[in-house]
Amino acid sequence: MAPTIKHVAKLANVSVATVSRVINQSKKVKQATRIKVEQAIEQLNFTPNALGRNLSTAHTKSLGVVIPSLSNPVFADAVSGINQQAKSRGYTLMFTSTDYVAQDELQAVTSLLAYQVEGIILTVANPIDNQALNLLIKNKIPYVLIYNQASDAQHPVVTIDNINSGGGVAQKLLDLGHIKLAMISGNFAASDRARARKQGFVDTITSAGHPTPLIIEVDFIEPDLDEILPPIFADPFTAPTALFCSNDLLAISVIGALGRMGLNVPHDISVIGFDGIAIGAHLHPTLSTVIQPSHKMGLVATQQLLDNINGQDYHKTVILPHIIRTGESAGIVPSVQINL
Amino acid sequence: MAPTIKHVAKLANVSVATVSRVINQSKKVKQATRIKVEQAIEQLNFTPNALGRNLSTAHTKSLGVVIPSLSNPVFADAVSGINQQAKSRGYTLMFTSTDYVAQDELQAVTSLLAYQVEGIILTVANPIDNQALNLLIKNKIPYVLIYNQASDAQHPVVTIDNINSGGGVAQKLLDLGHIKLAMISGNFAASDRARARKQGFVDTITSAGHPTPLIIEVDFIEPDLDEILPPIFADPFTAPTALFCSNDLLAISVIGALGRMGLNVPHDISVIGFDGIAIGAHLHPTLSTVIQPSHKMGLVATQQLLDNINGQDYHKTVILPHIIRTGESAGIVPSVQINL
DNA sequence: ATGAAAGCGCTAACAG
DNA sequence: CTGTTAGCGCTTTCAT
Repeated sequence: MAPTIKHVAKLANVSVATVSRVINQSKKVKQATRIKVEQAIEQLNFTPNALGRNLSTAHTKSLGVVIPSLSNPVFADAVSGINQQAKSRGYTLMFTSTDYVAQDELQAVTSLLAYQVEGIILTVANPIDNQALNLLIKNKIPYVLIYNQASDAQHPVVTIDNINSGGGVAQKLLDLGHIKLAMISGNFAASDRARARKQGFVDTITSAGHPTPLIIEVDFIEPDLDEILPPIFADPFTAPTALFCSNDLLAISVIGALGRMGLNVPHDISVIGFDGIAIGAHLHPTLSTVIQPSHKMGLVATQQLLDNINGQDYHKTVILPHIIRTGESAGIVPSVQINL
Repeated sequence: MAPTIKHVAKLANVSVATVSRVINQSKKVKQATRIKVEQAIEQLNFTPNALGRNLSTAHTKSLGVVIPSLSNPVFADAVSGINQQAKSRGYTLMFTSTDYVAQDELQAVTSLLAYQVEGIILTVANPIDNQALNLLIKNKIPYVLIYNQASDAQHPVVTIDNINSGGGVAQKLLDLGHIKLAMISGNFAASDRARARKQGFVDTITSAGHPTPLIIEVDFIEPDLDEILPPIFADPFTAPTALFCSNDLLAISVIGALGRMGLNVPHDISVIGFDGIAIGAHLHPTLSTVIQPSHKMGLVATQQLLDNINGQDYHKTVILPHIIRTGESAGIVPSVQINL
């Protein structure tokens, strides 16, 4: 049995209250007794049981994290930022990934609540009328969304402007002379940001008077691109000359699949991704993409959350700036190139 | 104030014991009372407080995870496997990354112990005489190492054979005709597996009668390769023709830096990485590397740990198979190529 | 400065 | 089948 505060008290010949005071650095303990207690603690190799403390104080110094996947560096980087900030403020993290299963969100949050986390940072499939979020609200547990689209300021969120950035991608492609555009995305149902990016992308294109781009929806986990892509490029007259991918991981796979189809990027077709994962800059061709500040997003979200928890001022909505990185994977439209 | 078991009991006109029985699916409750209680629970929107239960049962259903970094997909994948297995067994995860700061290991484990996790999965800088590990042993907390070198079966570990795989890389390079070899690695002090890989690499080379390869140690977080690499290739007579990188992320950066130096991989120099991160297969050139089954490692480690916790049989040491992937980044030695 | 005791939310004998 | 009660380990008044 692990030693408890009682064992320490007995060994040091003091009351448990005094031991508690020593543990909690209370100033109101005589130097002599403090030393006595510290020696007993040392001797018994005593570590305070946080459960007892937490139950007593109703204050766990822990935060929950719920994200769709760790396999995407974008989320891993955010968790890294969360970890850094939480650690520096003395908070512990309880972590779950849902693997893009929306139903798991509720279960994850329920579990986190049972463990009495003081707040939760999450990315959900869809914040609108979301069960997990409703539960959080009902229980008055502070939370902040990351990555999710900022919807009507309904929820505290730290994110980027997905609509605007999707539009930026479209504009960039149009500027390069592309007209036959397409977007390929993970399940829209599993990602409100993908939907927002699509919206910005499509709106910008149609506003410019061009036809609505082709939208291709694929599975988040294992898209079978070798099956999906060829038909799209079967007819050279309708085949898109540029492809916007809803995330970098997908873009990288797409470039690979196009290669297997004999299509060269960017010579035959341009590809732009989204996320700005570090590795994109090392690829060949280097990946054109929208960089979101993932690490910072996690960091800022944690700051906001902790400020909220501690009753300090915080911003309900934080939109971090994104950067469109011009890589080699997006170039001028093939026909124009030929005319040069 | 969140409702407690007492509130539910009062509303349902039963004792707290009965409520507890309902919550815990005990069969010994009459159908009628069960329904009464469930309605009260529903009505009050009651969620059991795990702290109370945990304190009472001395059983938290939670596991700790301590890894060096989430920025490396290798660890993210392992955590993904851990998460999957833990979730399916009803365990919650408490997570910390140390960012390669060895001193943080002890602090992380101490904190996890305070929260009474039932077991811990970790990757440490050096398992030999490791403070965090000693603490775990002293407190009799089950744990299992992942990635770490299996050292004298001192610690339960799920890993690959780093020495053998390092040797495999050397052999492959020798087979390709390379003789002037070098290894570039993150701080050896922060990674026992890097040391093991080096050992296998060096031993195989010297055993084959070749000179000891050049060993270059760089920072794990931000190696300044543009500074470090050029001098090594200044003299074409001593410059290595093949480079073994201790991990894929490093290998990718190295290939980038070599490119900026005007050196082409694999034409001018071969590069082999280590880890087998998914993206390596999509690079150009595709990355030659040693694939470790990261997801599975996390999965198996969690299985082992839970089996241990639940008093079932488990294997103290599990060596998972690795695969050397032949990618385009490693080719035959330049001089040989010229002679063709 | 220190101790006694109540209580945090829940479980687990033990009765009945 | 259900209720009573004694903790689990710790904090926190309230006395002393």
